[in-house]
Amino acid sequence: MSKSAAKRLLPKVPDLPGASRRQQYSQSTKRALVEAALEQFSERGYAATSLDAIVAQAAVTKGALYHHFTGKQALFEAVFERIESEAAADIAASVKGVKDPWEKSLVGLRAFLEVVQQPTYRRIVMQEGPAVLGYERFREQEERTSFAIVLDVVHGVLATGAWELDQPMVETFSRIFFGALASAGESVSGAEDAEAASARVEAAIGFLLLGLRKLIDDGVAFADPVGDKS
Amino acid sequence: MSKSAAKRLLPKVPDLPGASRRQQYSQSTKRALVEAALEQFSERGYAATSLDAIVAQAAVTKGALYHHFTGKQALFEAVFERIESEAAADIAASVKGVKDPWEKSLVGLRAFLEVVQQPTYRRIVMQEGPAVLGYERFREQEERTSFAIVLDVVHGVLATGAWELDQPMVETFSRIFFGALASAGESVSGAEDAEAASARVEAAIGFLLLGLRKLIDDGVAFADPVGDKS
DNA sequence: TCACTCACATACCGTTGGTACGTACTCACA
DNA sequence: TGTGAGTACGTACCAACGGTATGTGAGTGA
Repeated sequence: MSKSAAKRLLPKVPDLPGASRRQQYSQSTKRALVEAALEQFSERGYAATSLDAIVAQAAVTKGALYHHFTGKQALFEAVFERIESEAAADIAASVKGVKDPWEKSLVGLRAFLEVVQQPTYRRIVMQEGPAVLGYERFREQEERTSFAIVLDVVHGVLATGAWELDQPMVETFSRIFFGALASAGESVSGAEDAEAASARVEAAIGFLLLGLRKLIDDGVAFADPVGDKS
Repeated sequence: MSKSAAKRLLPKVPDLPGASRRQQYSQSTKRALVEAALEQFSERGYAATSLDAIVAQAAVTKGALYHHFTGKQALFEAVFERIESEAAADIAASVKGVKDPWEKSLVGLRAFLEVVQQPTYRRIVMQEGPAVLGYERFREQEERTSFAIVLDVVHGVLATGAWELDQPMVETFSRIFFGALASAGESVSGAEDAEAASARVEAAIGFLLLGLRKLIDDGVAFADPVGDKS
């Protein structure tokens, strides 16, 4: 056995023009690790994926992994953040130009149902996410991405009412819709006819939104059990 | 070291009067294993609890564990089923006598919010469940317990409408409400003031149900995008 | 060019889930 | 009341895994 056999295969072309060669190489291996982990985690799941398999696919060793990340969970978190931010960007882009709150909610709903049908998003974010990160960290991540969009949309819808809701009450409504979307999304991606299932979800949530709108348009008051309503 | 030191401490009193002593002892150790696992899993989580810790608390060895269960996951599944069935029984009992579908939904909502505040249920069923069992097996379990109740309640509510919905459409509505309940429940159990959070959730979902009722009472038609409506 | 540092590679460790096998106890049947 | 068989475990062990300590060569700034 020679000193060190066949390592350092040629890295990607420099993608950070302002950085030194060392930094470019470093970023390259880090990206390779995240991509390999993303593939393995989404295929086999977190627990069933070994670090050896990840570093083998990334063509590095565990030394490199532990140089860039503090451990397996941190690597997962990097994967999670990437998937989540991409998905949130997709949804945010779709509702970008829409002005009317009710139409905005429907457009956002469709975009979310699109995202949640991606196997990778489903597995990494919705399935493994809460268990691997712990519910607290999972929620912190979502708070800044997907949930923030839902919060924005729901706030817009509820603001069409004559009465005002305080922040906790808007968040409660958003949590409810967020959970509904998540569960509905899972049922869509798990269905044999995803097209039909997606249409059903859209119709059902649309109907709920219609009911909400009717209450608001008819001037039905919402009784906040906690907040002080002036 | 003597041959076998201090084993076989006196088991529980016979709890299966019709069974033989062997079967009683066997059931006793099996129950001890499930109870120890329940405690450990709900405190430390699935991945962080070792089988050694479980068998130590149950005062048996791994031989006993692998005699009764095929592995760690099967043991978790036993714990899961127990928690789930107890919770479902609680909720089912609360909505038992209620006739009016709308009141039934509100009563069931309160019962579910009660259940979901139990740390054990939250951790075992909602957090670790999907990841450990896999989403498919998780869903199979829920299908027979909690979700079945939601399905029943939602079916009752939707049946007050003039139009009829086919089974997939009712299931879609139920999935949506189930997800909403789950997410809302988590936000309740994670809140610092659980009382206020619970009241908010109840008000919000109650408002959504009120909107649904208004649509139905006003005779607004629901357009099923898939099912053939005669 | 030369010391220094960063980005890894290598070798190793403790713990874990799981297995193979031995053994004490129970129970039907003589 | 023995006695063989089978059950219900206990004991010893293994392979695989996540993680760590340490070595090392290429890249960088002087």
